[in-house]
Parts: sequence; C-alpha cells; structure tokens
Amino acid sequence: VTSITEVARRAGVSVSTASRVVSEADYPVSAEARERVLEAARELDYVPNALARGLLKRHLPVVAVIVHDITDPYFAEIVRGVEDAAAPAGFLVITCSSERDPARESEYVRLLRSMRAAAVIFAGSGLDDPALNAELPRHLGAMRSAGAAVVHLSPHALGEPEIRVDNAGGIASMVRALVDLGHRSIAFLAGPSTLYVARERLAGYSRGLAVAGIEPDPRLVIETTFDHAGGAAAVDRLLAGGAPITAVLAANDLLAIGAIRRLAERGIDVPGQVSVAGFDDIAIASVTAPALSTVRLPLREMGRLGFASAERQLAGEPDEPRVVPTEVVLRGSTAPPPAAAASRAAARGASPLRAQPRGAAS
Amino acid sequence: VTSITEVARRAGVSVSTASRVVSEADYPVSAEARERVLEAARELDYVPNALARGLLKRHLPVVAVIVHDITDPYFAEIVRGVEDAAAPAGFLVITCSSERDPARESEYVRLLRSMRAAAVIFAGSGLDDPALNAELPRHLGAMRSAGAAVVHLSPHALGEPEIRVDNAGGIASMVRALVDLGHRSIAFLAGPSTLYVARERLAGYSRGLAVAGIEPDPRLVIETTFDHAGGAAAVDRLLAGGAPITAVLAANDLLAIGAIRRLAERGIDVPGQVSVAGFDDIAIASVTAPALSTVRLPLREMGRLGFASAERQLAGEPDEPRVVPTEVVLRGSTAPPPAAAASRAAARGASPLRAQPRGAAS
DNA sequence: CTGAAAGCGCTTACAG
DNA sequence: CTGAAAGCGCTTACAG
Repeated sequence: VTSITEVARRAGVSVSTASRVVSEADYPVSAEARERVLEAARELDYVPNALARGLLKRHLPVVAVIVHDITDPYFAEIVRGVEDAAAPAGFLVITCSSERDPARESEYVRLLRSMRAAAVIFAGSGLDDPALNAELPRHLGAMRSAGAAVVHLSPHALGEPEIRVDNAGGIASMVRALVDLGHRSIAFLAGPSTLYVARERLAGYSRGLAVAGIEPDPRLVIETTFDHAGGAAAVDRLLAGGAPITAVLAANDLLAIGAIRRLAERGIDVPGQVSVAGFDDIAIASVTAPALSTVRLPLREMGRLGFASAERQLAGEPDEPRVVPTEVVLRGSTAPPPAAAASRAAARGASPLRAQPRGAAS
Repeated sequence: VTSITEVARRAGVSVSTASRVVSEADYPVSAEARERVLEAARELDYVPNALARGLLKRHLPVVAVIVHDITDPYFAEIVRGVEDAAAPAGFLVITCSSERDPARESEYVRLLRSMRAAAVIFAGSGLDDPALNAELPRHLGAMRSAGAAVVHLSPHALGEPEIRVDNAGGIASMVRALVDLGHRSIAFLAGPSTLYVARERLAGYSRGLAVAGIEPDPRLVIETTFDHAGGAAAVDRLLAGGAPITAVLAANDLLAIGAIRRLAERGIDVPGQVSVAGFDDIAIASVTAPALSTVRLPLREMGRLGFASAERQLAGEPDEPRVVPTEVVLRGSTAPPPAAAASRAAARGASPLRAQPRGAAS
C-alpha cells in the first residue's frame, strides 16, 4: 500500500510532480524527473488509489449494468458487450441482477450512487408499476445532476431509450416469414404484460397479423413469464384450449426453447407438425435441436453502444438515440405447415395438432 | 451531491455526530440528535460518499469475480451466486471476463487493486503458463497484504482453492454410470489441456476406466476448446477416426451440447446409437432435446460459498477449504448401447456407428 | 518546469 | 454525549 508520497520521496521530487507523472496529466515535467518518478513507482509497485482520485473527480471509472438476471443469456451477452467497450477505456463493470424487483433496483442504484459510479446502464425493460418505481427517478436524477450517465437499452417508464430496438417491427417480420411459409394459425407467447418490451412485441404480433389479413384469435395469445418454464406452460394451455395451431411465435428465445421441449414431450414434431420461432437469437438458439428460428438482436453490439452512449454523456457531447436493426433468421424449427392438416383446418377449423399422428408429417 | 457537512449544519450538530448517526457507528448519540440528523439526511436526499469512506477504511465494499467469459452459463450462474450472497452484505459485484488471457487478467486485477476492491474471486480454472502469469501473484500478494480477500473456485497454479470441486471423482462417477448402462467404448472430450480443471477431469476419466477394468484407447480422447464448437469438432474427429464408440463423455456441458447437435446433423441418434453425457449441469442442460445427462455442480452455491470465504478472510477468521459435492444426473441423452452393435463391436472391433443405420436402434 | 498548500468527504482518536 | 482537529491519498490552482 505505497502512496504517492513515498514515490515522490524516493524519486526526490515533490508530490505534485509525482502526481503529474503517474496520472499522465497534460502538464510539463522534465524528462529526468519523469524518469525518476516512473522508476520509483516501478520499484515500489505503486498502484494509484482510485478512491482518492475519485473523491476529487466527479466519479469512479466504473459502469454498472442493471439486468433482470445475469443468468439469462440475453443479459449476459449484453453485459459482455458493455465490458468489451468499457475495458479499453479503463472502466470496470458492475452487474446487478434486479429480478425485476423495483425495490432491489432502487437499492442497487442507491449503492451505485454512493460509489459514484460514472454510469448506469439499464439492460432490461422497465416495469409498468409507477407506485413502486417512486424512488428510482430520484436516484437517477441525482446521479445525472452529479454528472453521471444513465442509459436505457429497452423501453421504460421514464422516456425514450438511448438504444432502441424495433421490437414490434421484428416480431411483425417473423409473422410475415411464417405466413410466407403457409401458416395462418399462429399462436403468440407474449411474456409478462407488465414489461414494456413484452407489450411492444405483442403489438408487433397484432400488426403482423393485420398486415397478412389474418383475423386475430384471442385464444392464441398466452401471457407468460419470460423463461423456459413459461414456454412449457404456455404449450400446455394452448393444447388444452383446442384451437387450431400450426405455428408458435414466442416473444423471446427462452420461451421458444421451453415450448419446443414441451411439444417434444407431448409427442408433437417440430417443425413437422408445429413450427416454433423465438426472438433475440441468444447463443444457444443455434445449438438446440432443431435449431431455433428467431429474430436476431445484436445483443453484444447493444452493450457496446450502451457504453458508447455513456461515454458521450460523460463527455458532455450530444447523444442521439440509436436504433438497432433486427433480422429474421430461419433455422430448423420452422417449416411449412403439414399440408393435409392445414387444408383441413382451413376447411372446418379442426386442430391439426390432434388430427396429425406423430411421424406422419412430411 | 450533498455532503455530511450540510447534513450536520441543517441538523444543528457537529460533523462528528452526523457521521456517527449516518454511518450507524457503535457510539452513543442522544435520541434527539439522532432524529434530527436522520431527518436532515432524508430531506437533503443524502447518500454517503463511499469513496471517502473507502479512503479511510481499507477498502471499498465491492467484490470482483474473474471469469473466463460471463456469456458462458457456467460462469453466469456462479456470478449470480456471488451476487446473491454479496447484496445483503451491501457489496456490489464486478465481473471481469478474462478470456483466459493472463495479460487481461493481470490488468483487471491491477484495476481492482487500484479501486481497493475488498475481494477478488477467481471463478475459472488457472492456466498452466508460468511465464505469462508473472504479474498476477504480485498483485494478489499486494491485495492480500492490504487486507483484501482472494478466493479460488477452481484449481490453479498458486495453491489449493478455497472452494474445491471433486472433478476427478465426478467424472469417474459418470464413467461408472455409463459402464452400468452397458457401455465399454466411451470417448472423452477433454477440454484444453492447459486448464487445470480439464486435467483433473481427464484424470477422472482414466480413473473411471481403470476401476471398470476398461483398457484406455488414446484415439477416444479428444482435446478440445471448452465450447459448443469444440464439441462439434470433436465428434467429427471421432467419426473420422473410425474407432468404435457407444458413448461420449464431455468435460463440460457446452461440449456435450455441441456434440449432440453434430451427431444429429450426421444422422446419428442420441441416445439410440450413441449416448452423450456432460459435466456442470448448466441451466440449459435440462432443456435440450434430448435432455442432457450430466454431473451436477452446485454452481450458484459455489458462488455463495466463495463470497462467504471472502467474508471470513476479511473478518480475519480462519478459512478452511470447502469441498463441494457432485452428483450424477441421468436424463434422456444416455441409454444402454444398441445391443446388436455392441456385441458385434465387442466381437470384431467394428464401429457401431457405421454398422448401425439410423432408426434401427431400440 | 517545480513545489507548498488547500481541499475532496468522510472517520476517529482525543479532549471535554 | 458532543465537537474540534487530524488525516486517508490524491489533484490542482497558485506562486515562483
């Protein structure tokens, strides 16, 4: 724990000069003094105290990412993107799993505020729950006015996100792709309706159906949690409902993967009898069997963009919102609907699922 | 950015008294003074400056987790465990993806040292590369002597890990389980031989074979990276090698999942023709098709234990190494070997893979 | 180009 | 129970 005082003494210079050298300040120092300081620092294994420095500057070179759950591949990928951009700039990244609990979120932001974090990036969607969100805006306001950056990568209650995904457009494109494959009976696993992203994606589903001239069937829209279990449960409800279905579109990949697994357990072939598609394109999506058709989001890039936005804010530069592209990726989990079943379904509204014995599909 | 000075002024007390109240120091303060300070703090939205506090204490209430890649579910789960234990104690968690690059790792630890992080937890295995690891021990030594905690959750070059997994025993148990199923030709996807964990798991494979009285066949051991792609590539090499195989045991789940996928692409049924098993039991292992048989590691619990070890070290308490249990979990990806093929293979050493047309399996 | 001094926001002996 | 003062390790006007 050597301090700059000892470095200065050993180098035979003042603390001021030592500081100017080790902090790489833009300030004239003679070559020999510089060399002596550097050598003393090396010999003493001097590492500057970032806390002391942070006390004088406005904040610590640390950026926090608030995620719902770091264990969700969607968020892990974003955090990695933030880190990839932050590391070269000398920033460390703090991850906070809020579990979508506004109280935990507030507490985390309070802690971040006390640590004078330079930026906080909200990776997950906001929750529509104004009463519980009371504290958060106060903390964010205080951080902002203390010069810290605040970035949102998803829709939220407090305004437009700095990094924006066209959720509705992405889902609508996938609806279109399924329709092009021949599907007309497309179920939608919607995620939690309290989440702003989930709402946008649901809107995309409705829009996609409207564009294709398909009458929406409320029985085909299932509200779920945003994980494997939600996908499995939704399949059960769908099958119990008895409505005709040839495709299932899920509001995220985790739901889709859970749905595929449940369909397999029920003896229903994917994509032979039912096509399944997701959203996000998390890493495992391409490794499942069958590989998942999905709408790709550049998750890592979103993390990088998030940090870039923070940097701009910290530098006092103008920060225009960025819109991030989505792309439909068709893999093995989608196919044309079973021909016979499809025409029968169209003719009398029967469920192709029940009418179609396993293995008889194309 | 209100400071304790303003709180003290508004409350009409000295800074000392205000400090004693807001920092919850164990020091007598009159009830009315306390109340006035608390109220002033509330009114001013006072949040103490953790940097100033950290400058006086030995360190900042922050714990870092060094992982290979936060995007790997293995590490995400551990980080979550650390966070679950750290949050109630008021610690924030910093994640550092080192990509197994000793230079990056050193740089991260230097940064952590400069921030006076209270603890650094190494989640991943050490690399056997003494030359490159030169800087790391110096930083760790400095942190330790500054009172910070250092925890290892995996084998490494610098001694015994604080939290220890019986890697060899776990793999050997899975070999045993496969043998019990009737397998004798068990390939092993070993991971990178430079990683200490990978070596321990390979040793477990050898031990398992020895216990079962099976002659090891060097063609069946494939060194790989530790990801999906490594599993796929290993399957290709195995099939090209032409050695008889009825089961593939992978040193981690990512490898196993990549292998299953590649086998499916090659038209080989899992587990009908070939059984596949992994190690770790990451969350997706139970959702793949077929669900993955694996050796369960209590990853989240390991994270919690890691933080607990750090807390003990910080408190100056004795910190005995903990050994964490492993458990064989048999799911859909393993089954008895195809009977005909197995006996033929035993008789003349032919490959059951080639001899067994798709779908003819039990 | 160099250095003495003030100050960032706290905590903690020390004296009362 | 209360408060004045020193000091943690830096940076940065300010004077030379």
